[in-house]
Amino acid sequence: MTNESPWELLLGNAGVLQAALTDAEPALADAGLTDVKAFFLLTSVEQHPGPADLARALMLPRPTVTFLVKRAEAAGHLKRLPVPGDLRRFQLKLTPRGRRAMNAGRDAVDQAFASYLGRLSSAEAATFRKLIRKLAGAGE
Amino acid sequence: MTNESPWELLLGNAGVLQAALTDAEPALADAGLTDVKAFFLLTSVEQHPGPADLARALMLPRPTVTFLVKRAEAAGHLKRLPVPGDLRRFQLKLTPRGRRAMNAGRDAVDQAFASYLGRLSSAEAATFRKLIRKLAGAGE
DNA sequence: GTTAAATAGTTTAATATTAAATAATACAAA
DNA sequence: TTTGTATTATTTAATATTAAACTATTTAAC
Repeated sequence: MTNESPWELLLGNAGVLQAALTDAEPALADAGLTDVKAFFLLTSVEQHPGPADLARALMLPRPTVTFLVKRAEAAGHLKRLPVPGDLRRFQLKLTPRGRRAMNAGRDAVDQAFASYLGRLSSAEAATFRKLIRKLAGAGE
Repeated sequence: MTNESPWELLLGNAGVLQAALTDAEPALADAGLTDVKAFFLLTSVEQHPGPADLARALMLPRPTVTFLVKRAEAAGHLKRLPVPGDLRRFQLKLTPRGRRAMNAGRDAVDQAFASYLGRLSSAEAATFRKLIRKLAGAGE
């Protein structure tokens, strides 16, 4: 019974995610997404319109989000709308093209990660889901 | 029963790891480690001496490893030794100072991640360990 | 042995990321 | 009001990352 310490567990877990995302990258490129970050940006825009929101949700510095948003806008994936009551802010909205890219990206990441999840029985996979939800919850 | 798709699961999982590593960062800095990557570099050196090895193990491009190794060397955490049979390669070895930094870093990351793992019962945590091992294994 | 292919590590040049500083607006308190 | 503080988003400048090209050495094929 190998009793891994937390840092080893973390490293192993990060490795799996990294591997899956690396596998997904070609298909993401085909979908017109430069990057995994570009994909996650699109998936988060509806729940978190506005760069500051996004920065918090994705745990990225705000200037990085400015940069990513600019690129997504240039790619025609997002457009900026003014926010009525507040001149500082604006609201990001997926374009139809952006939505298509997001859907294709979703398929790419789903497929890549599913191939790792496939190493688990479906009961184990359900347990994994539950545990991740528990780990992620409560903190927020 | 929320049936999360793989990409959502992946995003949630990545969020937990990211949050833990962010929490660990101040203590890593106190340990003289600039970075999480600097820490993982040290932890991997014994199993994977040599930049090319490390690059594969850590899933990083080789030039990035060159950069990280240079910095670790400048910090006095590593030294380079020649490899007898092969003039192209060299072997990286932890200095005593590097080992101390690694140990302190281990404590930092262990403590940070343990605080998230603490949201699970000890039976659940054991299951999580098992599942990660299964996800990470077989691929290599 | 000589040539071709593979591997290790680095350098260079381009790109991405981020800390720090800035500008503009909102909000709260006196 | 006006003063101070907080928030949003950006710019700038510094740093980190990486793809592409390169050098040196080893290994395999012939």
